[in-house]
Order: sequence, then C-alpha cells, then structure tokens
Amino acid sequence: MLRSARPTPIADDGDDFHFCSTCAFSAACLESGYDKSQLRELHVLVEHIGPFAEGEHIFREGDAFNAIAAVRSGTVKTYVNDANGREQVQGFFLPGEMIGLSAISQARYPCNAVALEPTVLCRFSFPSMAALATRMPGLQQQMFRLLSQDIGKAALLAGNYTADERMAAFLVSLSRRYAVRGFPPTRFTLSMTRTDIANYLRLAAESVSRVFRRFQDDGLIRVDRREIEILQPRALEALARSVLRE
Amino acid sequence: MLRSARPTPIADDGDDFHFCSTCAFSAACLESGYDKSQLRELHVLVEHIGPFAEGEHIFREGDAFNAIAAVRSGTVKTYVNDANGREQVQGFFLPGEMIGLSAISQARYPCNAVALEPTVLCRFSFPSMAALATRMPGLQQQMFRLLSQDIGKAALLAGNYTADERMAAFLVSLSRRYAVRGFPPTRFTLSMTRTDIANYLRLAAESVSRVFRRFQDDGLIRVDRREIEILQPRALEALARSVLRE
DNA sequence: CGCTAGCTTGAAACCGGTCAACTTTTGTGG
DNA sequence: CCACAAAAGTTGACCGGTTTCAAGCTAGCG
Repeated sequence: MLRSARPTPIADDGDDFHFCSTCAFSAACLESGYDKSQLRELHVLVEHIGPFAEGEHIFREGDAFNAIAAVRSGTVKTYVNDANGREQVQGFFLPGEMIGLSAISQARYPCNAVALEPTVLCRFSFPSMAALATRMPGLQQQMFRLLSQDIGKAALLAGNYTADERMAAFLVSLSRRYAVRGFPPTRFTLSMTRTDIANYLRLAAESVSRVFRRFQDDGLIRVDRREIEILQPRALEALARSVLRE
Repeated sequence: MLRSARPTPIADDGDDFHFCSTCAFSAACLESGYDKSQLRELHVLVEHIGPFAEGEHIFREGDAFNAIAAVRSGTVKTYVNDANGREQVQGFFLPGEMIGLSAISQARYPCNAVALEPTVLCRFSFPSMAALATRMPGLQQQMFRLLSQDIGKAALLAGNYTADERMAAFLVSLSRRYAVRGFPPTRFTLSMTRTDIANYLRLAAESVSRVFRRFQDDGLIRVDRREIEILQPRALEALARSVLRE
C-alpha cells in the first residue's frame, strides 16, 4: 500500500477550495465544466501524504495496489531488481507526474518506488476514482489518457541507441519537464546519482561519467556535481531526436 | 482510421448470439454476470473487419484514432520508422491480443500496423466503448486492466540483455502465447522475417541468424526456415528468465 | 529457368562493459 | 570542528559481444 508517512488530508476550505495544482486530474476536470459538487466529490478522494525522506520507500514490489499518486513536490524513482540483483530503474517522476499506473492490471505494484529527496504526494484511491469515473465521463477519459500515455513512454528507451543519444534524450526530457513546472529549462539540479542515471539508461556508471565529460568538453553542457547547465540546447536536441522521435 | 478492407459486421443471430471468442472483453464481461441486454449492447459495438492481406496496413502513424481492435486470426506487426529511416518493431500481435491501445492519449495512432499474413480483426469503436463503460463498471475495469498491462509489457525489452537472452525470451513468449490459443507450444511457424525479429529485438539481422544457429547447434531448438521446434523448453526458459522477470 | 528477397556465414572494427586504481564528496562521531 | 570512513564519482586500460561490411547461398515466384 501507499505508506502514509504522515497522512495530511487537505482541509475542505469552504466554497473556494482549490485542487492541488500538481494533480493531473484537476485541470482536465475543471476544463470539462463540472459543477462544484462533483469537483468536491473528486476532491475528497485526494489526500496529501508525506513528506517522505530521501531513501524512504513509497511502495514496494508486490505490495497490494490500492492507490495511484501524483508527485506534489520532490522526485520519485521506480525500479525493479533484475535476475543478477542489479537495479533496473524504470523511471524518474517529477512534480505533477503520476506513479503506480502499471499496478492496476495486477492489483499489485510491479516495482519499487523510492523518494530521491524529501517528497510529498497526492494519493488517489483507485477504486473510488474508478467508481466516480462512471459518473464523470471527463474523469474516465482522463484516466484512459494517462494510462495510454505511459504505454508510449516505456517504448522510448527500448530502442538501441548510443550512449550519447540516450544521455542527450535524458537531459532534454528533464529540461522540458522542468520547464513545464516553471523551472528554468537550461539549469537544474539532478536529484539522482550517476548510478541511478546509468541504471535508467542501461549504461555502466562509468559510461555516464564519460559522456558527461565528453558533452562538457564539446561545450554542450556544463556539469558540476549534480548541477547541470545546458549550453547548447539545439545541439542536444539534435542528438536526442532519434530517441525522442520528433 | 482502421481501414475496413471488407467490413463485415457480425449479424445479430437472435437470442443465442455469441461473442467472438478472441475478444479480450467477452470473457471479462461474461464473468461479471451482466444480463443479456447489456451484453447485446457491447455486442453491437463490435464489427469484424478484414481479411487484410499480407503486407496490407491496418492503420498508419498519424491516422486519426477511433477504434481499438483485437486480432481474430492472423498476425499483426506494429512499428515506427526511426530517424535513420530504419524500422523499429514495437510488437507482434497474435489472435486474441489488442492493438491500438497506445493511441488513446493522442487521439492518433503513434505507430503503423501491418498484417504479416491474412488477418481478420474485431474492431471496437473506442468512444462507444467508453460511453458504455460508464454503465458497465466491469467493462471499465477491464479496459483499465488492458491499458495497464501494456505499460508493463513495453518495459520487457528495455533492459540491456544479451542477444541470447532476447531471443530466448522471444521464443518463450511466442510459445506461451500460442499455447494459450490452443496451439502446440513447442512447434510453431514464425509469421515474421528474420529482419522483423531483429528490428523487434534490437539486434542486427545477422545476429538473429547466428543465435538461431547456435541455439540449434546446442540442441535447444530446431529451425527450418520459419518452422520452429523447441527441443529443450526448460533450458530456453532459463535463458529467458532474466528478461521475463520470473 | 533466372531474378529477387530473404537468409547465412566469415572477417574486421567498434562501442560500451568490466576491472582496477584513484579522487572527491558526504556523513558521522569524537 | 576535525578526523575518519563510506559512498559517489572519475579516469585509464583492456576485453568481448554485436554490428558492420562483404560475399555467397537458398527458396519462391514470375
């Protein structure tokens, strides 16, 4: 289950309550023009849980599935351990992004989720959401869309790309996702280790190090520890193009 | 759109109509104990289309999305062309399997689908299905499950596995899926070329050839053109284990 | 037939992994 | 605040699996 480190259901603040701005559902539902009573119904299904400390698990592989969640602040990494005991990182989730969607079919989480920094989540009880969705077609629609999106995402890194292409795609993707959140797209801090990046991109940690160096030597980026500055976004995007399919 | 090579809506044959046995929805809905009138509602959303000839496209990347489909007979390959113009095969679909699920979020098909042999499909209008799902929670549930399943599948080949592991996983997967359909699991015919397999497994066609030979020399399988016989299922499964995560 | 697409085989090059040594950073307790 | 240990990151040398390139083979079909 989604471990409630410190459950803090949001208070209903009268008529002018507002959705948690990070939640993927809020925008969609507001757009659909639902009346307030319906919005309130959705609203009460949401609870904010956390903060989770760095390294703290949100759920583990095999845990019974009962809720999906949106990252409200912080970063989450999902991973599984492969046959050799090595970690396979499946994804990094920034504020506004949903975790747990792949658990629906099995009724169990198929992977582990861990906070990479202090993290707060919005938790949605899935059964309740599904029930509500039968009465709110817009919500059902949005849920279908979210699920379908993730199918496409997973295919991204499945191709056989070079280390450079993978890394470029990784940086461009992060940059864009930060931009959506209102953060500067050319300057951000990595919340994951080099090893995490390597396990995500299916490279050796040493390769990640080498590519970072080469990118810096070529003037594409500036790297200082976890601090990244993208100096030539265009060039990086060109490298990433084949992976991101544009 | 799903091109109707020769639309053949199934006739409503009175009280004892039956679902197309390959459709993923029928079993779920029957289990859920819906009454006949509701089943009939679902029934009329289904139409059989085809046959599509070998090489004929079912939909193309960018086509407007309006329906998902289940393979009724035959085999379908989905693919995209990457930046270098090379084909990236995303999946092979056997009878009973659903295609088009990843199109929901974009309202456009994100890939091409082509028949590898004479193929007949069950077509489901997605908007109609979604509308019906609001009145049939079991159907909604099933749709969520199908979507969620596909998220997990895509991650399968994302790891960095050896050519042997990939090929073993591919053969084991095919074997099991044929078995479910009632075909002998140790003896089947590949409906795709070596190049297709290579593009799916992210290997060079030459590597596919070499692995087949090695597997045969080691007594794991017998290969004759497209005919495959699995001689040592256990050994093959052992090889595939790391990919299939068991 | 003979053409073509699909397939196989061999040799060489290369990318990224592994191993090993080292440096830097982080965190902890005295 | 410093000392020390552990974790994270970097760098170089070497190795091996896959790809690439090139050539030839085979089956299927006009």
